[in-house]
Amino acid sequence: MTNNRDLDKSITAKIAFFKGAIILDVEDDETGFPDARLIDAERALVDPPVKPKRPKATKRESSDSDRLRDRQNEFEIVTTKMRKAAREDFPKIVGIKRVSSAPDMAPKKVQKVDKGKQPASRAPKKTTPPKLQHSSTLPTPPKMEWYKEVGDVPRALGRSKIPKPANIKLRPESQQYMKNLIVYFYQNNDYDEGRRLRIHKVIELGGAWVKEWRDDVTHVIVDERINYTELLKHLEERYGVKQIPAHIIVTNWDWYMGRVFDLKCLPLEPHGPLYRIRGAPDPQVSTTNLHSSSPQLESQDSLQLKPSKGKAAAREERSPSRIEDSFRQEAPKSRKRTISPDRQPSRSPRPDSRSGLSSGHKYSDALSAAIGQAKAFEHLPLDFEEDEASSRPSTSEGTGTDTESEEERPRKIRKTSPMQFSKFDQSKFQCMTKNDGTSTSGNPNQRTIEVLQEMGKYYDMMQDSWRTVAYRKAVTTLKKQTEWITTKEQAIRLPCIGERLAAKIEEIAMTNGLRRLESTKTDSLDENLRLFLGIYGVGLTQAHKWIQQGYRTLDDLKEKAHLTKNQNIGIEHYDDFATRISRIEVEVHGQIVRKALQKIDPLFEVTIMGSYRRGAKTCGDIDCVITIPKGSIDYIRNTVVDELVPQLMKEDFLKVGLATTSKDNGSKWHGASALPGSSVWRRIDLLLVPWNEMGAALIYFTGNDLFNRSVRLLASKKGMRLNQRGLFKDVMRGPNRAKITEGTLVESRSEKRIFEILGVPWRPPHDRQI
DNA sequence: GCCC
DNA sequence: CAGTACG
DNA sequence: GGGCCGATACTG
Repeated sequence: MTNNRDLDKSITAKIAFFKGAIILDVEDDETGFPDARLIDAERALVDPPVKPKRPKATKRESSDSDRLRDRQNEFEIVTTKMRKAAREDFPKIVGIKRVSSAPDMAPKKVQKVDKGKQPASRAPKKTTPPKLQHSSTLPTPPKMEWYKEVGDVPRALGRSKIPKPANIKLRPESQQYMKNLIVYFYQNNDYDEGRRLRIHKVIELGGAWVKEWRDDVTHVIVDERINYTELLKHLEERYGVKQIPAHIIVTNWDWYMGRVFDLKCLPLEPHGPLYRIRGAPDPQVSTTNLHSSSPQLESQDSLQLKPSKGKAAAREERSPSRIEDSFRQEAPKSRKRTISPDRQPSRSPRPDSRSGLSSGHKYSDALSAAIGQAKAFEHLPLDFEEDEASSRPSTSEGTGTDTESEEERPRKIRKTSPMQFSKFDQSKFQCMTKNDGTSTSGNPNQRTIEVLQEMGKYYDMMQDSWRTVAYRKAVTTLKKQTEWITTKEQAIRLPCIGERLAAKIEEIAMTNGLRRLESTKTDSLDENLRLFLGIYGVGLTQAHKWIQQGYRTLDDLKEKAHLTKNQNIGIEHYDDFATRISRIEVEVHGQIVRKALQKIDPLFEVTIMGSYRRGAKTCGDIDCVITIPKGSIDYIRNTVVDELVPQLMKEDFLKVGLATTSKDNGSKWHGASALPGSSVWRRIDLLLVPWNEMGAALIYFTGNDLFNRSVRLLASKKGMRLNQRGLFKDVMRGPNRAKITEGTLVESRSEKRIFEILGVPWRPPHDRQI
């Protein structure tokens, strides 16, 4: 790198400068740590960290346990996506949506969510004991059906993606064999269609279904594959129920309900062995008349009393590959757009400035040098691939190629090719336009952007990734506007802004706020989530487990929770890692790595990437790409692992490794570093890159994430694929773009050429902030 | 959330 | 394998 | 209605 020497010379000066306690003009252009607006560079070297504000760990009252549990329900879905919903006193399902799984995969298996311990639920018993409830005393039709009043309303049958709560027509009273029974299923969600049907049946027959355990449950109906032990484990973990009261009938669907339908009444001996689930204790050993059918009972699950009905459900449960749904709260539909000043518009006078677009950005020396380096790769000939790309498709597209015809695969699998460019509008990809992200200050939509960003953060916290992305995209769009967007009609014309966001934008413009956001702010549970999610090595699954177990503070975790090594570090240096890093300090870290590496082999090159390369004024971490001309990846890896890291550890610059590269084919090293004399640990990532993959690596490690995703999606639409190692073409894909063949490498050395081949205009890193 |  | 992390 | 990045890489 050409800038090595320059930086080298200036490093002492910089450290000196550093110690001069400069206050940088920090702008939180990288979302995430809005609090770290001030970075006192000096403390990075000497002082203990100023604690950044972080979500306060609030003590929760027991009265919140219900809400907690509700949240847990909604969050226990197949993927790691979890959502929040609010449940009212009586069930009112506002909206249900299926959460898609990981994009590229076949449907994932249902994952069991470990519920952890939870206090017994105190579901309000708003009903009198069922026996006293005579539905005949409810002659008035407008009165809510009993099952809705007492229990929960399952979603309607059918595969509708936007499910509605069922409105179940009860059987005539004469056929309500399950009248006034309160049934708890296990598994107890209505995502599974087979189970949902059963729930509906129960309700048709006059029963009620409850989603959560209650003391007044009369029946527990268990899936075929579940045994008694599992049921007990579930009840104890989730509700603290250690023992199922004897009066509660625990049974399996097929035999018990089969008998109900047969007898047209409830079985007289509900605890009989016929209905007992696997592993269940005999409640009355002495009195039970064990028919001679016991041998069968041991393997009840192989018996299908009603195979026709049970089939679908059983299949689904055995190979639970489909994705479950989650409840979520929908934004209020009837948004009253009263211009009433429920929020004082005094907050910030509407910015009238039209300036909007940013002025040209000046690069720092390092950055321009890095760009220069990238440009150094760009002089490569542009000849071969272009022609090939345009001529190739005609051969591979028309008639099936050899490989294709040999496959017995359905025709859906096809080789996509650049021929199909016209099938989509490339200009709609966000990577096609400049996004410098700097036009916020003078943007007339400033306030709107702020609010939407907050909402995006909120959804991020809820791990609603798609909605998060949607909000970020919308913000990006707004940032590019020079006009103040005040109406739905205005907003909806913009890309990535649909009806719902348009309505929100209008509301924000009118009221200077958004009620929905306000409501989320008060939810202090979010603060706990945010706190835990801020720990390195903790994601939503773990965070929720902990919250659900009652942990609220980092100290709680330290004392009680089982922590992985990384999580321990993440907690110990929570504040360190949450503090943003000035560009200057980033440079110094990079320079230390560079110097150490070049001491080993002067040909090594270290480039600082990430938000630093995008010109951010502060960075969340330090991203270094390490490469070397004429050096294999093995050489790089061995040098880094065997020499660089030990050396820097010895010097006490590197503090710890968090995710260290695997020996045979690894490429990244994550850890922590601290400047000499500083106690503040910084997250530092080293990416080990073979020389000829630098272009792809540059794109990847420069980001930002949305930019990368946009480019990668575009590549895949063009029959190519892009990852940190290169751009490949002739990728064969199956349904859902699932990759079938690797494809052949098109380009990996030159960042610019990758863009060219994709038809994406090259832009400097600081314009890649989607 | 948006988009096809 | 799921969870987490990286841009 | 189904997709939304990477057959990413590392941990346990």
